[in-house]
Amino acid sequence: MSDPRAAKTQRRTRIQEEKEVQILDAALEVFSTHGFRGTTIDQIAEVAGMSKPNLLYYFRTKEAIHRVLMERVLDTWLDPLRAFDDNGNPEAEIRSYIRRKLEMARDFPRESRLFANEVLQGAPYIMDELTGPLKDLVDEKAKVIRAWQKAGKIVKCDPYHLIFSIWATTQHYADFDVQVKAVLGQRYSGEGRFDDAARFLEQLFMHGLLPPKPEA
Amino acid sequence: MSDPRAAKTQRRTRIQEEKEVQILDAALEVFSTHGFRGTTIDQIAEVAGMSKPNLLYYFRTKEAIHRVLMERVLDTWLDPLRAFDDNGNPEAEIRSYIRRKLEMARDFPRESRLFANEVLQGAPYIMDELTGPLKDLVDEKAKVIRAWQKAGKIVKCDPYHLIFSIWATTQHYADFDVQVKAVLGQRYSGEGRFDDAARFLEQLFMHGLLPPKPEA
DNA sequence: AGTAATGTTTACCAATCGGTCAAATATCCG
DNA sequence: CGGATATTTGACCGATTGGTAAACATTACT
Repeated sequence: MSDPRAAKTQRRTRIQEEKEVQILDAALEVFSTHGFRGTTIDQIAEVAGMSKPNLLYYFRTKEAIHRVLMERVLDTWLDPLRAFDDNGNPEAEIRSYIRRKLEMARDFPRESRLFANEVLQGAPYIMDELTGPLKDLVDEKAKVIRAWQKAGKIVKCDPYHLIFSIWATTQHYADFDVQVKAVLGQRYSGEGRFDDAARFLEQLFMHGLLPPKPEA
Repeated sequence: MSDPRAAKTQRRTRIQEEKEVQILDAALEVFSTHGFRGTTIDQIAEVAGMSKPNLLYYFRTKEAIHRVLMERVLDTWLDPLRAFDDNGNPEAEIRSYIRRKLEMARDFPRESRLFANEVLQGAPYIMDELTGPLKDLVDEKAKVIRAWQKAGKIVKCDPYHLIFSIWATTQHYADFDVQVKAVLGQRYSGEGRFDDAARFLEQLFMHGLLPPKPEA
């Protein structure tokens, strides 16, 4: 049994650990910008700094690499939503959820784009995860939000669209980064824009754009 | 000169009109879900209901089809922003901008996904349009927003991020449609969700989530 | 009708794709 | 060291890719 791909109870070698990390990192880079079908094994191999057959020694197929990446992304991508605490203060919870999602867009833009690519293409590989675990989690959090609304802590509005809008605004900074960069031009300064974005989004979600009425 | 692809001052045939429409429509369908590199000419030809060489009689290369589509998308995609009127009432202008963008997401989801795919992949074909015309237009509208803010019509906030957030929230319903569908499940009823989305977004952008203070 | 231009198809090409294989090489361990 | 195991490579395969050439069919126009 000299094939790591057929590993059963077999122990994994140091080299296996390293190479698999290299491959997955390279694959994340390429998949996230070209999508599954637009990515070639040769591309991944080149970025990973190894030959194609060598890469295929660690992952039998292109699908196998993609599958591992998608599983990891899905697993970690929902962490911020899971951390959404119904015992906390609604305002603080929403603020920190926005901040956490924004941090993920900043720290893991490739993962975000991989996910975006997958969903854009009709989510062929993760549809079950969306209609299953994801939906269940969102349903649960929607109930929390509704409870907050009934208690008058936040205004009444559709909790699902609220969650969508947080996803959309935060992931935008990862998925549409080159557009953000192009439009901001000079203003796109290093990491400062994430603070700007965080400040703006928190204000938007808390108070909206209209100035507070002088009370009628 | 029997080649429509080399047409100079030549008039276009009825058949040319029809076939080009068919091809572009089919190509929009395929490109928008698989991206440029993930799309094959055969796929487009099949959806368009013709043979590959026949398709290539009208468009010399895959790039040529893609180029035409991108030009059209770019041209129409900014219409809502261009319609953003600095003479109008700020609140009404922002409301109708949101509504228009949401209508585009509803009526032209494929165009939205084509654009999203392009930007996700680093905007290789439209970078110049982003740093040029798009940036200029956004700069102009940002000034309008700043003027509104100085006049106290809307609260002070970064106008660029405001525009980004409108783009993100509205296009989300086209680009991430399958996710929206998966999460909403039963609630995803025909076209009604766009009304829900419009209602939510207008409320969010106008007033935010926190209930109005009883005035301190 | 006849003919020139336009449109379509069949057969094909070189390049690239995902993936295999056996031989060569490097590493681990007693 | 030596041998077993793990890793790497080059040469290769059939399928698919984007695109072409030329024969064939159809349309448009006088």
